[in-house]
Amino acid sequence: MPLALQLMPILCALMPSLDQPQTKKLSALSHALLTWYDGNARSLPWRISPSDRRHGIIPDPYRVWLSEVMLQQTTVPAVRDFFQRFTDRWPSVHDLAAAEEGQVMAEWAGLGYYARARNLHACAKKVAGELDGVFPKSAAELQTLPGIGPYTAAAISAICHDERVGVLDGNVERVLARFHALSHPVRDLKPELREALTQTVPERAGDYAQALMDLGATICAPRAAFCDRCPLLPGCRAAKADPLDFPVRPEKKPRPSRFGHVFVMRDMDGRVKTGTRPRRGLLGGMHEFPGSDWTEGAEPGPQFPVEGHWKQAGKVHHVFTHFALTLTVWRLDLERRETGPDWVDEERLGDLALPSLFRKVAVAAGLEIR
DNA sequence: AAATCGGGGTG
DNA sequence: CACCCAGATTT
Repeated sequence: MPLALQLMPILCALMPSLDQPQTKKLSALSHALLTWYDGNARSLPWRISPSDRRHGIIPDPYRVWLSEVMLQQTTVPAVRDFFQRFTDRWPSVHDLAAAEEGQVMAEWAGLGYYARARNLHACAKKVAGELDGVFPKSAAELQTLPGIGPYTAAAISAICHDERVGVLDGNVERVLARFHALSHPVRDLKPELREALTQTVPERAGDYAQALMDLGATICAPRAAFCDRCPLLPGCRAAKADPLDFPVRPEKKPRPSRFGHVFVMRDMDGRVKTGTRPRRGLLGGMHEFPGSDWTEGAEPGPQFPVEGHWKQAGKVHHVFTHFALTLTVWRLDLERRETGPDWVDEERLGDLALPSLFRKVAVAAGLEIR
C-alpha cells in the first residue's frame, strides 16, 4: 500500500473537525454577526429588515414560505421576478389554493425543479383547507407539509417566529465548513452540523439565520472570501489557511450523453402540436413538443410522428448542456389542417407550462415565442 | 446512502 | 466548460 494511503487516516484525524470548543467560539461570535447584519443585510422583497423587525413588524409566513420554496437550489436573481408575479397574482395562501394546478405550473415555468410547483400547490391547499390558512409555527410541524424539508421548515419557523433552530442551507454549510475547517464533505455530517448550529442560535433566531446566509452570499462566497470584512474572522479556522479549500466536495459522477428528436409541428392555421409530460420524472407535468425518447450513447432513429402530411422539414441540431442532451429539432409544416385539444395557437405558446428547454426548442424551430 | 430533479450565473 | 446555488423526494 502506498505510503500516502497509509497516512490518510492519520492525516484525517489530525485535521481540525467539528468539535465542541469551535461551536462555543461561534456561539460567542453570534452577537458580532448580528451587529454586522444590522448594517449589511440584503434588501429582499420577502424580507423584513432588521430595523423593522426590531420595531415589531412580523414577516408574512405565506411570503416567507413561497420565497423559501422558490429559493431551493435557485439563486436570488432567478427568483425575484417569479416571486413578484406569484404574489401579484396570488397575494394569499387562499388565493394560491384556489388556483388551478396547471396555472401554477405555467407560472412556475422557467424556474426549474417542477415537483416544487406541485408540492407548493398541494401545501397551499392543505394549509388553506385544513389549517384555516394559518401555517404551523414549529419547524417540526412545518416539515410534515409537502415540499417542506429540514431546511425550509427551520427557515420559516426561525424567520417568522424566532424559533431557535439551526437553519442550514448551502450558504451556511459553506460558512460552517470554513469556520470549522471541516475535512469531510458536509453531506456526511449534516445532522451533526445542524445540531451544533442550533446550539449557537441566539434570541434573534430569524435574523441570525439570515445573517449567516447573507454572510455566505456576500463575504464568505463560493469563489471568494473577503475575510477582512468578516465578523466571524476571530474564530475561523479556514481563514488561517486558504478558505477556498473548503467545503470539501464529494466526487460527482459525469452524466452520460443523451440524444433525441423533437418535432415542432405547425398546421396551416398557425397551430402547434403540444403534449403533457407524465407527472413524475424529468420536467414532470409540464408541456412539451412530441418527440422520441432521449437515449444514452447514440442517436435514435427519426421516428416521425406523421406520415406524408408534412411538406417541409427544417432540421436543427441543438445542444442543451444542462441535461448533457443533444436534440435534433425538426420543424414540420403540415399541408392538412389539424384539430384537437393539443393543438395550440403559436401566439399562445407563451401561456403554456413550457419549461425553458422547450422554449429553446421552439426558438430553434423558428417559432415566435414570448 | 445515492440518484434524481432545471436553470441561470460566474470565473 | 465546470462549478455552484435559501434542498426535497424517491429509490
